[in-house]
Amino acid sequence: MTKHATARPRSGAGIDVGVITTIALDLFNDSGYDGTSMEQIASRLGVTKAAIYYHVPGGKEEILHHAIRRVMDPLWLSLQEPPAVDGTAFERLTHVLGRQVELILHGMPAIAYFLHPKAHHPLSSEVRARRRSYDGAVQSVLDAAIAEGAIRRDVDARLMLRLVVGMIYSMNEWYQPDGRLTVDEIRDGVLDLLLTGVTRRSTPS
Amino acid sequence: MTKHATARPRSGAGIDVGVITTIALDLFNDSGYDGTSMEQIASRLGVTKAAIYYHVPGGKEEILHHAIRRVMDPLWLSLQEPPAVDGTAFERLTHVLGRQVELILHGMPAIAYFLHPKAHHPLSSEVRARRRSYDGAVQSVLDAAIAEGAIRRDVDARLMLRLVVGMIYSMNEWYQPDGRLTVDEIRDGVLDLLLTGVTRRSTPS
DNA sequence: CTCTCCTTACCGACTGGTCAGTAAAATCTA
DNA sequence: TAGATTTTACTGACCAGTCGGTAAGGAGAG
Repeated sequence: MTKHATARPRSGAGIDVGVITTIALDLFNDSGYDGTSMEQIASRLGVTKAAIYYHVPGGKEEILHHAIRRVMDPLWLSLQEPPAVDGTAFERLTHVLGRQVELILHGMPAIAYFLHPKAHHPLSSEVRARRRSYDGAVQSVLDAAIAEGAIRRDVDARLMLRLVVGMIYSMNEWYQPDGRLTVDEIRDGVLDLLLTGVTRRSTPS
Repeated sequence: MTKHATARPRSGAGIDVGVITTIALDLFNDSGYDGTSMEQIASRLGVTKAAIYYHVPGGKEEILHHAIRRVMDPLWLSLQEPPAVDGTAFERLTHVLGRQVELILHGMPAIAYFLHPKAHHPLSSEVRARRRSYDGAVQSVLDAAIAEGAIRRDVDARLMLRLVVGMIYSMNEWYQPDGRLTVDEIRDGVLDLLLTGVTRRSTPS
């Protein structure tokens, strides 16, 4: 009567790996990978821990693998969108950074955990590698924008990139979907701040 | 001769709580609070796990408490330094942010872990409370600088603060003391970038 | 009868923490 | 100064609890 007498009826369906990934991602984001137990994931799915191993033989690490792909792939795809490959380097840069803000804000609440390059969980090398090559792509756009003359030369380019993406990723620490500001407002504010700084422009509008 | 055959000689000595804190801070920063075991801490100290409980009866949580104080106190103290209370709001702001950069860079490699407001370890409410009031103090300086006319009004002040401190805190993810750039260079770069943005100034030098 | 999908029941490893016991140093005593 | 006693600082064994993971078997569908 308790709903899990012995086995489950229902037809061919079964637990979808995508659903497992979604739930795991949510829990990872709240409590971290190590802080999330397979039992918690199973509990949210409404099944027993062992049932997960039927669909995900690789266990927790395989779930992490799925979660990483889920999180990182859209970031990669954003690099191939037309505005990310056409136009001036400056235009491409603003597009890529803007998409980065959007992707982090809505859509996936779980980016933060994986992008923290410290900590040595399993697969962390994969995460690091993926992020490194993504950051490398963004760096080359930034470099092009500097060569183009749109971006200042007097601050180290690598430092600049790290600070810029650091600011963007840090939004994960406070953003809540039901907050005061909309995603668009935040994105515009971030880009504006990054481009022109916090000081009041000497030329009045 | 291994120095810890059975018991330790010399009185007064013993394991210093400060040393325990330093080691724990380092491990916490690498693997997180939950990811660090008492045995790891003990191992680095060259003693048994139980020995730690002699000096720190409160166990792991008490060590965390010490670590939090170690990390947060200098940040607090920086708010009381003369340049943080005298001068224009803009000057105070740049001083406070510059000190923040310095404190995060050299001195303590372990700030990052505690400043991540997610995750629910014990004492996390204390961490959050401390950070909230520190951030609140910085926010009021920023607000004053806006009222003063030195900082732009067209970007939400709370968003601005979060982005600014987010950028600064994010340095923990990549900074290494033996890197290419010196602390001073980084601090100047960060402040410059925050104040005037990444775009090239229209007025050439 | 078989195949899919799940549950029950369990294992070994590891966690934070406790406890009795002990060598050496400090202090007290004569 | 020599001996007795107490304190300091620690060890090794151990506990209850939790973890990821596995083996075996049962219920329902075709």
